[in-house]
Amino acid sequence: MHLLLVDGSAYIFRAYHALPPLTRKSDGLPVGCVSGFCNMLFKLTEDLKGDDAPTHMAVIFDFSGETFRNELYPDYKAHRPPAPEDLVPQFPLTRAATKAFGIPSIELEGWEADDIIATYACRVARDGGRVTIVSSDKDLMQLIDPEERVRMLDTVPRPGQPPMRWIGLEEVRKKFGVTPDKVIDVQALCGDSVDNVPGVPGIGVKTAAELINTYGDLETLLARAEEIKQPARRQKLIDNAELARVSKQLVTLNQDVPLPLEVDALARQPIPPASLFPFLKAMEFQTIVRRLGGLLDADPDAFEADPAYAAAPANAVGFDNAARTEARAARFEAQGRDEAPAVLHAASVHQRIKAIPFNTDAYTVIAERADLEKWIEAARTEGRVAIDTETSGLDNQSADLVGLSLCVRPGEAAYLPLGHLDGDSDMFGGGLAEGQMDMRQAIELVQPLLADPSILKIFHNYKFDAGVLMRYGLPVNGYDDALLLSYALDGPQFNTMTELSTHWLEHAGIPIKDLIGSGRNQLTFAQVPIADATRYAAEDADTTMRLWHVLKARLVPENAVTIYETLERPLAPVLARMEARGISVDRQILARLSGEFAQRAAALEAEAHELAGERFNLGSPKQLGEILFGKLGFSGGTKTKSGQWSTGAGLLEELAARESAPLPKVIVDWRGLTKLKGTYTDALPEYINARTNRVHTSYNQSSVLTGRLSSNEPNLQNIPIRSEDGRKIRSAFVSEPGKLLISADYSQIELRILAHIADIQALKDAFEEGLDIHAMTASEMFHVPLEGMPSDVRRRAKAINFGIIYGISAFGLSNQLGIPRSEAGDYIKTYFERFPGIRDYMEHQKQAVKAQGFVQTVFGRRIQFPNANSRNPAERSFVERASINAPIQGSAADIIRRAMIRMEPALEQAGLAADMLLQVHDELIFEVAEDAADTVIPLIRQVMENAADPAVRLSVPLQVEAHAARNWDEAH
DNA sequence: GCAAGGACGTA
DNA sequence: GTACGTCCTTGCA
Repeated sequence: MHLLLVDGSAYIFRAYHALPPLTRKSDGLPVGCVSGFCNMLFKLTEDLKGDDAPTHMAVIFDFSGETFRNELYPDYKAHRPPAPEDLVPQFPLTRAATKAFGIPSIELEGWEADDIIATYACRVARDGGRVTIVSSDKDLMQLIDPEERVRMLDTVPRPGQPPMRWIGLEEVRKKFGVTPDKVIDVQALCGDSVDNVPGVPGIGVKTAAELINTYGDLETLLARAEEIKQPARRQKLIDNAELARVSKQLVTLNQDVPLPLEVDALARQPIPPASLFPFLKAMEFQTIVRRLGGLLDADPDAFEADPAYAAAPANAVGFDNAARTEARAARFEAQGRDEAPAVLHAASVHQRIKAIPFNTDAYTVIAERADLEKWIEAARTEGRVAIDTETSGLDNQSADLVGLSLCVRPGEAAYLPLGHLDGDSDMFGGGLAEGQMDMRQAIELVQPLLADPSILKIFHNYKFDAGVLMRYGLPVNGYDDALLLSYALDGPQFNTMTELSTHWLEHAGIPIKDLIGSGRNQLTFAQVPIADATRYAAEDADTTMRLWHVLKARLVPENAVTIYETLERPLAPVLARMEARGISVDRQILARLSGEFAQRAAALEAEAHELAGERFNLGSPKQLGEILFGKLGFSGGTKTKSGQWSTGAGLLEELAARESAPLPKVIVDWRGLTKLKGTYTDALPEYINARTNRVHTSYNQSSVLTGRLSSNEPNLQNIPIRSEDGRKIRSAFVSEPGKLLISADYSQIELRILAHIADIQALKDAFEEGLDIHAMTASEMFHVPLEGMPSDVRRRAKAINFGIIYGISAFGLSNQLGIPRSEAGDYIKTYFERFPGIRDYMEHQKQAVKAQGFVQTVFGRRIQFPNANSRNPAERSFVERASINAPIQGSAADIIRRAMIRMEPALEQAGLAADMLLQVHDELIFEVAEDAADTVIPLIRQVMENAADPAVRLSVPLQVEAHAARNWDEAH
């Protein structure tokens, strides 16, 4: 008998560091170790031939949790950092791989893999068999026997070394300086810092080996310790005899573990293709599939990927991700399967975290250097820390840092106050409150922690905190963002910490209003007493940490890894930098325009009062409706759902044309001017930052259903362009002297994406040939030649094209074109006859959203519609239209995100300098040195036009228009 | 002081 | 017909 025992857990850990990281192509699931593990298993079967071929085989894993050694010595393995995040999901997958190879996978609660291995090895050797242990763990070396019936084999590949290495008597002697039977005595003396086995302080391997070789074994040595000549060494041994004895117990492997499977049950089986290939295919290990296909003389093509492990099925069933998680977990449990470990893991993490009570009294204040050092050390030990910054305001480009809270484990959090003011502070400005560290000293201490990419910093809205920290000389490397995790998983349905905490932790948290009040007499956080601030701030860090646990665990089972890791997380620092740069706005231009608009609006207002025969508030739709449809008696008015007269611009335009009355047009013009004045020319200068003299918008990365960004305070994504007055406002956005603005925008990106997704050959050809797409549509629909096409025909086709993207309805199209509903219906019918593929696409999305509650972008972003099956027909129709639009708008949003993420590295690699300042959905604005514009533009275009590659090969070309000028209007 | 509704700026 | 954010008025607390 020859038994081959693979130390599975040790292999995974060593392979993690030795092998390059590898992820599953379609969803980014980390699988490097799984791949290495499969390679190792199949190489063993190949390489161990003839005399070395095993007759029996098993893979042994550690059972997570405590063992008898922790009772013996509570600190055993206490310094082990948690497994890296991308390793965790691979644990269950290696067990599954073992089973797929038809090999018994063994683990046992309360026992380490080493003990199980020792027990099997001991039994087989006792009965005269041979044992090969696949491991290089020094703790197993004690099992090697003088006749080498028990040997070890190291298989973790290392560069420049043979792929396999036998470990026998000679290797043990090199490592420990003794024979295998004395290894535990040596280890008892020298200890092991990795496993936290104490040993005798001050005695290393060399000394230990020397002592054991002199005295024979540990007990003899301890008994005769008095004889040792060196006084220091003698005293250490006498003082630490007990510690040495405990250490020996810790390192001694138990050879009497209750084995779950008898040795006979480990007899080798042929590799079963029916379990192996579905697993390998689900992992997307093409190379291994090919090689094993040849080796096993089986046809891999005959097997499908195992759905239990496969990446995001495009049409999985469920109405929201959380419900889907639970449903899947329940289904697997009911079937008695353990094949969905990641799902079960997520559910159990949620339960575990939710069960930890909140205790705001347990939070501590960091008032001194030593306290802060202690917390930083804890963060380093833990490998991660949740951080929340407290500031004097909500604008992270101007607010002051007031404090930092840290959480290293759920429930364990502290607050570092830095800028709190004392109680007497008034407008003359008192001093800093007592009991706070010096800001500069604190920053110096925290800086290495934040900059160290190996310590994970967890934020809730990284972009806000990183923006503040950056201004204090604290760059952040290595971060996660609970808010973005939530967005990648659930879209914008939870968008504040309170919402997330209430939903996932069933805990609302302290409302900020309780501390600073609201309205006129609102305080800043700097005025909050430190004790109150501690409860609030530390709770936020604690909540962030808890949410991170819950949400991060869902990423793999809910197939959101790729969206989070390739689109959300990398974009956040890009946006942070764009926000920090801001854009220059010309105050004078805006001031001049404000004056001009005010005059013209006043004139229109006077005219309106004249025409109405009375003074009224033109800004009040209510008063206006009563004048138009009451006093003046215009007909054709419609009511809004609250019973008021509708006075929208479309309706007023129509009224002006039909009644040839001047008032409605005056109102429309007045509204246009006051809108421009109020929202732009008056408001924008207020946003110019005193420190930078520029306007800094704030992008919301997690608020839009389709994956777009939104912009606020101020919104720089709705700067006017359509009217002449509007463009004057746009021209106030300028470059610095000596620089230029570049505007680069995708041409017709949504129609191109529609052509790709719906696979419409005629549209694809038109884009390929660079035709005018609206004219082409008109020509196809109305049989009008392209040459000399009337502009009105093209306008109608354009409206239809846009209508298609928005989920067309006859009602909407008739409104847009001002034609009867029936005529609009005919247009749509004609369109579908000409492009039946579009109708198929629309039907498919409608069916998909009803069946599964979401639709997807081409990159796999899911857009949820919880009320897709509403009883309300209007609501249902709305969801249908939105589900048609969402994959188109969302795919375009994903593409420009990819372009933004790649832009800065691409510029740097090309040795070009250009600052990306703004994003407006299909447009990027840069600021560049005047003489660099011509060289930068081609690179910008190249990055944008290829942004979908290689994840998605679009079947239509993307086209980007880019221009440089001194202001935004001329650059566009 | 705050929320809802209406209107309108953008893609 | 899709997706947003902001300003203003109105009505209620």
